[in-house]
Amino acid sequence: MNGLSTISDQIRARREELGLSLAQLARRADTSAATASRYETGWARFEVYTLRKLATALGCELVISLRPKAGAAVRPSGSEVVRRLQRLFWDQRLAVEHLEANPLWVVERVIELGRLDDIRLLVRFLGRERFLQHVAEARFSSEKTRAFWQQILDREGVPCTTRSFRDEAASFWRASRR
Amino acid sequence: MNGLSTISDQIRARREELGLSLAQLARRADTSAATASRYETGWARFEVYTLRKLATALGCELVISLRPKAGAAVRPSGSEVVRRLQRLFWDQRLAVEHLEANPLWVVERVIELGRLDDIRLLVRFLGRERFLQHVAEARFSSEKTRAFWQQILDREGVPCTTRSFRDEAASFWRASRR
DNA sequence: CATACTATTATCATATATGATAATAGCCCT
DNA sequence: AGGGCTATTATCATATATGATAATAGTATG
Repeated sequence: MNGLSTISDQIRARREELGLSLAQLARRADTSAATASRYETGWARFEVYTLRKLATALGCELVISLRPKAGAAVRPSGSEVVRRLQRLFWDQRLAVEHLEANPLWVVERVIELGRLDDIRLLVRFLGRERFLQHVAEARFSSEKTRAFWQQILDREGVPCTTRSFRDEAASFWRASRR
Repeated sequence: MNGLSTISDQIRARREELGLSLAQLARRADTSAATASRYETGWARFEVYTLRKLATALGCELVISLRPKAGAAVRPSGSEVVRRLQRLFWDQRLAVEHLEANPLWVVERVIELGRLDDIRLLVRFLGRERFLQHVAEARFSSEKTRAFWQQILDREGVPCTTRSFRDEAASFWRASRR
């Protein structure tokens, strides 16, 4: 959208586009010309509060968002998965090898006993496709959980048993759909 | 992109996605858990400095930009145009009526004597198309300015006489192209 | 040259964020 | 019930941004 790199450059460009002096901008934004100049010359420690006042005075909305870096490792390490899921495997010591050698066993245990963040972790480790594939093969001890996961498989992002869990789970599946 | 509204929500979502506790995030970001919690629960006065540290710790880039609001009046008022261009019309009192009744006269005067920000102002007032149309009809006193504007008309965003002016003018025409 | 803008930067008092710490409360697990 | 996590919030000392003001310098204009 905007070819200008820093927010300082964007503020200056917009101000000049509107033909405002620093003093005029400062008055509109209810701040000082010194501060406005500091924001345009740019250093590191702005306050979002002031930034938003300046943006509003320039007839703009201030957009702040996180953009995941390409190299950012979203997939957790096997050791982290083991450490966090170990408590679900009281009968046996969980090892990293099990994750690759017997993922169905791990998936069954996690969807049976795990919390939502346990499921999230496993999905990130196995990948969405592999996880759902194992869910399709899994055996369930309770009809309730079976029905829930059946719905997930049939049409992703679907209501489930309890309201709070349903909302959170639904948004999670929507978000992970890519 | 991200359906979550506030930056606070985005930070929390990303942190939970990575399976970090507030204390872990704070350590990675070289800040305190109290601050991390404050940023996630959200109030108004964040510092961009801290925000950026948190974003980096979450493997993200912090994006900050101005988005012009739809209703934002970019077109200046006639009175403002008159006030700012009056100095170019020493021989006569410029009035708002002249802008609509005799725009060619105004355009000629401005492209002959005005600075870049004068031209910007007039373009915003008349609109890009009308402005260029009048430029095409305009008479020039110097061959140099005629050649410059001829180039603008032939292929927009083109080099001109001096380097500094050329760069600024070129980027201006590129930006105003819609 | 004089006047009047402009932007930048310095200084200083004040307002506010931050970090350390602790208290509270909730949740999970044994 | 108890231990160990977690997140939130309060408090307080300190670091930093902000606003007011002024000094400096540049530029346009008369």
